[in-house]
Amino acid sequence: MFGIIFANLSMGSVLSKELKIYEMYKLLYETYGPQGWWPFLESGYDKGNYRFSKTSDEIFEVALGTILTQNTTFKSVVKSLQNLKALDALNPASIKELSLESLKLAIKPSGYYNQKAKYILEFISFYESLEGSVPSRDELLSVLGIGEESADSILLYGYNQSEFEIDAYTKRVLLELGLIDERAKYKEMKELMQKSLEEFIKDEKQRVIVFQEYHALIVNHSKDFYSKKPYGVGCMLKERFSC
DNA sequence: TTCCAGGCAATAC
DNA sequence: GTATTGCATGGA
Repeated sequence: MFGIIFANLSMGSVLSKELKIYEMYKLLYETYGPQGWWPFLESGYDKGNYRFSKTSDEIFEVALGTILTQNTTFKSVVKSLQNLKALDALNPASIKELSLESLKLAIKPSGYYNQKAKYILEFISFYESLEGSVPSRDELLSVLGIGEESADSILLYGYNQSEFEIDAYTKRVLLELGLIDERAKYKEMKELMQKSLEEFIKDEKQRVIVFQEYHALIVNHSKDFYSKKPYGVGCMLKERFSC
């Protein structure tokens, strides 16, 4: 059985797109291990130990981190989250009590602090209106500052919904491997990832875990191989699975 | 100095 | 609906 798989791996072009995407995940996971992204600060997230019940504040932290992370390095986001934690303001009510200037100062390391402060306050208002219920994707998208990727990030990591998150790195990888063309939109890439993984992973919870890890693994891998042009130089995925 | 980072909204065709 | 631009700090 392994022999067959390895024989196929050495000939990326004979694998279906769907199988490639599944095999890519396995290789990334074997290489880098579990990433365990969220929640980050609170409750000391235990990598590889998946909890499907998050507290309201943990879900909020995911959303907060998601907004802060937009077009910024995660390292900068950690600083901002730590600043907020030092103000004891990692929850909606406490953030609302901060002055606007204090909020901006706390999140300044993450950049775009004027916009993001506004986005955070908009999200808090929305989040409180939910009263604990799970928002739909469209409801999330209606919030200022929440686009497609952020909506999926909040649903996937905050609410453990099976929504795959696509980011700029994912597109670069898929493009470099010939799995999509340049014009591919978010929806098309998302469906490709989801449908491919649905073929091989039938268990819903397992799939959520894989979606969470897969996106994180792509980001982790891409920091090394898809940040500077030309993209994909030395990328093991490209070597094994490229068309 | 220049380039890039775990995007998004507003605006212009 | 597609393309362009502003948003901003911090690190390589």
